[in-house]
Amino acid sequence: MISNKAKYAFRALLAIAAAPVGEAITSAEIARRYTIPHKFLEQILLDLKKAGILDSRRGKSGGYVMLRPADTVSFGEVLRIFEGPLAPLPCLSRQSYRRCEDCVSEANCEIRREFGRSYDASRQVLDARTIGDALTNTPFGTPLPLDDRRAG
Amino acid sequence: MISNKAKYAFRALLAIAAAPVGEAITSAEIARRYTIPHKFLEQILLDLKKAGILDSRRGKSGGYVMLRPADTVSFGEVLRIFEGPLAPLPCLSRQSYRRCEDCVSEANCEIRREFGRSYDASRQVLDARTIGDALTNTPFGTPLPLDDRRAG
DNA sequence: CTAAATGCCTACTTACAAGATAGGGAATGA
DNA sequence: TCATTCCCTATCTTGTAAGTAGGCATTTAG
Repeated sequence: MISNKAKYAFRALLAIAAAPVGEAITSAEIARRYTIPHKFLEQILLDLKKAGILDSRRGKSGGYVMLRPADTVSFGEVLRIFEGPLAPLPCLSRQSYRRCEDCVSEANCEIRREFGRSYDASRQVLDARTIGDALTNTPFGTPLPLDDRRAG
Repeated sequence: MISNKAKYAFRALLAIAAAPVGEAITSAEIARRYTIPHKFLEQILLDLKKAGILDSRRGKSGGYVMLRPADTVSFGEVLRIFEGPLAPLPCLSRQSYRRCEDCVSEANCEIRREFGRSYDASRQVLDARTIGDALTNTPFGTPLPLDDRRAG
């Protein structure tokens, strides 16, 4: 199961990306719409801003807007911000590889091999599908700019 | 990341399944071979026994053997024993479905739709590949008896 | 100019689960 | 009969999720 934090982040991103261009959405509005604890959501939006995904304006008529286009923000990228590496085993993560402590031979590890298959399959979806796709029903398979095809 | 508990379970199952037929492997032997805390491993093996996957003999020359053939025990089944539902969202689990609390419309939920894709992809691997496959390098795609194609 | 609205930042709390550790009971076979 | 093995339950420690809380900083409408 993904964390509430991540799920709230997706709710927020989808709401912000769906807004008319240039129109900022406040954290209070999102919190109200999805019954998310407001202060908790604020932290999440802040994380998304620090990650370079959102931009914000303060004061009256402030709020959040997309910094990058929604179709360059993949589900995998967002998930990694809040959950860390998505790999089922440390030895399968490309971003933060770590050898398993009880590992005898990585090359011959059946567990690694089988979970590698599974991880590949799910990563292929998560890193390919974007917030923009999700909103516009872009058919699955549409390629992404290379920069956004990172692994975790 | 999967839990240590689950990983240890796979180590143990693979070791037991790889042993000559009828030959029991002790928990101590597995613990030693993979540097797994012995008492911790005992609990895990007990869980696998209660799940009907392993059988055991006590006393001298005791140990564990497979109760069911290794090629009927899928990675997904084992994982569910130790991790609970594998679904990334409660509303995607077939075994223990739960509506998301912040859900407005399940049918129109973009998060559910996208994670559904990803989950399908990984489940297809985890529920198809078995301990037996992993040991014998059975090519991916070999079908399983229907009983073992359960979802979580 | 100022006050309300909004985002920004940090500290804290609470509940639960992972990952063991510990101790002993029960069966088995040499 | 006793060493060996599995069986069962309780306890501990640590970390993290999920949220609460309080206040500062910035912007802009009035």
